[in-house]
Amino acid sequence: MGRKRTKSGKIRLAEVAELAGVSPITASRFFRNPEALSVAKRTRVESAARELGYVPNLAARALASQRTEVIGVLIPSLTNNVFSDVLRGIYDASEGSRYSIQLSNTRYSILQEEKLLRLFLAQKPAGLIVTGIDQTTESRAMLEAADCPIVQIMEIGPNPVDMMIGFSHYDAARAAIAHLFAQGRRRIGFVGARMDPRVQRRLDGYVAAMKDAGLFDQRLIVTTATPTSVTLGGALFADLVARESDIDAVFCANDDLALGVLFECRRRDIPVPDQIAIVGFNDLEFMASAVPTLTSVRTNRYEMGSTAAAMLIEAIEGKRPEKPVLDLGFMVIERQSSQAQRPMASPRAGEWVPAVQNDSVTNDP
Amino acid sequence: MGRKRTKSGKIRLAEVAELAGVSPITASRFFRNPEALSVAKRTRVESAARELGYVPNLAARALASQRTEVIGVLIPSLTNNVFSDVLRGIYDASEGSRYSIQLSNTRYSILQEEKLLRLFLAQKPAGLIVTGIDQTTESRAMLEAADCPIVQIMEIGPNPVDMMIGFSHYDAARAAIAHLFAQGRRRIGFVGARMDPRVQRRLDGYVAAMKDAGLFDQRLIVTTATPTSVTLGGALFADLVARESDIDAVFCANDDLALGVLFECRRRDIPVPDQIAIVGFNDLEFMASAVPTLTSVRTNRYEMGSTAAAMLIEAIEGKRPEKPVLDLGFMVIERQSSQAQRPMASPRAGEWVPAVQNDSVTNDP
DNA sequence: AGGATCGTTGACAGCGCTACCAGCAGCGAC
DNA sequence: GTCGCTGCTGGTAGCGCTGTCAACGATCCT
Repeated sequence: MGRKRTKSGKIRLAEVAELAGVSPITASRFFRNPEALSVAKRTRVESAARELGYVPNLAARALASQRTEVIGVLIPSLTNNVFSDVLRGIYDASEGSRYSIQLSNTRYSILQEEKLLRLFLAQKPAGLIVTGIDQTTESRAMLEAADCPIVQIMEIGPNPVDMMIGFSHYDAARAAIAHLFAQGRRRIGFVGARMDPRVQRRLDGYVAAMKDAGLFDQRLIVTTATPTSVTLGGALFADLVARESDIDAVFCANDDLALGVLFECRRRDIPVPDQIAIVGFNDLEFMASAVPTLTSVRTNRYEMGSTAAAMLIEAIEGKRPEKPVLDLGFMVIERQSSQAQRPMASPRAGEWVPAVQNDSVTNDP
Repeated sequence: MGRKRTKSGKIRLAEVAELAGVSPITASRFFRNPEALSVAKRTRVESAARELGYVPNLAARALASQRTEVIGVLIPSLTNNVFSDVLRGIYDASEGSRYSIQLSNTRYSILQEEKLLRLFLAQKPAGLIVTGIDQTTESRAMLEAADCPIVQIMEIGPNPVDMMIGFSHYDAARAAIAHLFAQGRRRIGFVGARMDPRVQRRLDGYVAAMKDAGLFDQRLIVTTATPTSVTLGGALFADLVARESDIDAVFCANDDLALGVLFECRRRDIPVPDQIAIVGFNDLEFMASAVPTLTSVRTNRYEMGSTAAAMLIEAIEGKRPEKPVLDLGFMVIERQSSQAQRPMASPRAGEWVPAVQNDSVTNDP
C-alpha cells in the first residue's frame, strides 16, 4: 500500500515523520536541534521515533551534512599503561555525547602519524586529539589548516595548534631530582627507555637539575631506544652500576623501569633506599604497594584524557574554552624508596613494614 | 568551464574519472575490484587518482553500498593489560586492510554490552569482535540475526555464534594447580578479583582440581568483585593468611594479584617459594623479572587479537575459515616462585640469583 | 559460420539525510 | 491597519558513491 515505505520495515526518518504527522525535515530537526520545534511537535516526533525504534543512519547524515561525528585520536602506543589511562578518560568523556572515537596508533613514529593524520582529515572529523607537540612540518601544516578543533595532549609547550593539555615533563623531572637532593642524594643516575620526545624532556630536566647543582656527569645516564619494560629496567640498572659503583639514587623515566631497578637491587642485595634511592615516573598503581614502596611522579592521565575530550566536544559545539592551554601539573609522591639514607642496617627481608607515607611535593599550576 | 566540477577543487570520483577518460562507475570499480578493469584503464585511473590526490568519501560509499567498512570491537576494559595486548593484535591485523576499528568499552556489564551492540548493529558493521561467551539472551539473538561475521574472543565454549578464538580458562587453571601439586603443594589458596566470567571459570578449574585431589576447602578461596590491582592482591592475601595460616601456595587469578601477593609475603617476611608458592595468570612481562621470578600461565593475547581480526577480515571477504573455533591454548611457565619446597633457608635478600628458568608445561591443542 | 559466453564498460537511479530558502502564521510597533 | 519581525514548518535539491542492468565487442565452442 504505502509506496513510500521501502521493502522490509526499515525505519527511516521519513517513517518517523509520517507517524508523527510532520515533514521529514521537521523530524530531522528534532534530532539536531529540538529547541527549534514547538513543544507539541517535539513530543510527537519523540514518541514516534521511540515507537518505531528509529536509529539514524550516520552515513547519510555525514554525506548530507558534510561532516562526521567522529573524534580522531592519535596515540603512540596501545600497550603503554600511561595511554590506557588517557584513553579511558577520553572514552568516558565521549560516552553519552553524540561523538564516537576513532583511535589510531602511531607507534611512536611521526611519519606514521603524518600518514594517519592525512587519512583522518580526509574524513572531516569533528575534532582531533593528537599526542605531543613534535609533529612533522607537514603534519603541523595539516593540523593548522584543518577546520576542526584540535587538542594536543600529554605535554604542554609553546605554539599550540589549537588547544593543549598536559604538563611539563621537564619541570616534573626537575622536581623529582630536587626531591632526591633534599634527601641528601648526589650521585643520581638516569635510566630511560624508548626515548620518545617526552622521555627526552624528562632527561633534559634531569640534566639541567644536575648541572645546576654542579653534579652533572654524563656517565650517570643510561638510555636505550628499546621499548620500555620491567626487565629492561633491571638490565639498564645493571649497566649503570657496573660502570658507576658509587651512585646513591636512580631516577627512572617511568615506573616499569623503576620496578625493574627495584628487583635488580634485590637480586644484587643492594638495600633500597639505604644504599640507593629509586624514583619512578607516572605513579602507576603498583608503586604504592611495592616493597619498599616506590616514590614516583604522579601525573593526571585519566583527567588529561577526559578533560581533553570534554574540551574538544565543547569546542566542536562552539563553546571555546577561555584557556586553550591547560597545565595539569604533577606531584612527587614520596615513598620509602627515596627516604633519606640511614646508617647501614641489616638488609633483611621484611624490614619495610612501616605504613605507606604520602607526604608530597605538589605542583598545581 | 567544466560545470561538473563543484566549487573549490574538491576531488570526487567524477574528477578522477574525467581525468582518466572513463566513466565514474569504472573509476569506482577500480577501487573496489581492480581485477575487473582492463590493464589500460586500470593504470589510467590509478595515475589520475594519484595525480589528483583522490581520497574516497567513506560516508557516500557507506550510504550507497548499504554497508560500512568498520569492524566493531567490544571489550570489557581499557585499563586491563590483558586487553591492551589483544587490542594491539587487532589493530595490527587491521592495519593495511580497508577496515577501520570502532572500539567500545562494556565495563564488564552485559547490559552495557547489549546497548552497545544495538548501536553497532544499526550501523551495519562489516564485522564484529565481542569478548567472551556470556551475552544476554537479547544480545545473543541480535548477534545471531546480524548479517556480518562475528568473532568471540578470550575464551572458547559451546555454541559459537559464528567464529570463536580463545582458550579454556578452566583447563588453564587446572594445569596451574596440577603444577603446584607436582611441586608438593597441598593447601593451595585461590585469590581472585573482579570475578568476571573468565575469572569465574578459572575458579571453577581450581575447585575441580582441588576436589579431584580431595584437597578442596572453601576457606582457601578469597575473592572480591572489586577491580583487580596489585594492592588488592596484597590485601586479599592478607585476609587469606589471617584465616588459614597453613597454606603452602596461592593461585592468583591474574598477575597483578600475584605481584601484590609477592610484595605482601615480603612485607610479612614469608619466604617464597619455601613457605608459600605463588602462581599468577597471563604471564605479563614483569613476572619474569620479579624476585623471585613468578610462575604464571601464559596466554596468547596478542595472537588472539591479531588472529581474530585476520579471521574476521577473511570472513568478511567471503573466505570463511575451515575451523571456525580456534583454541590458542596456554602454557604454564614455571619459575622460581613455585619451585618445590626446600629445607628452610635463611630468607636473606639477594638469594634468588640463579638464572630464570623456563621449563614449561604446555597445552597446544 | 552461428550462436553462446565472457570480459569490460556505461547509464540510470537512488541510498537517507540535511542545507538552503521560502512560506506562513502570530505578534508588537507605529 | 500596515509593516516588519520572529518562530516554526515545509519543499527542493542535492551530498558522492554504488547496485543493477543493459550493451558492446571479443572470444570460444560445436
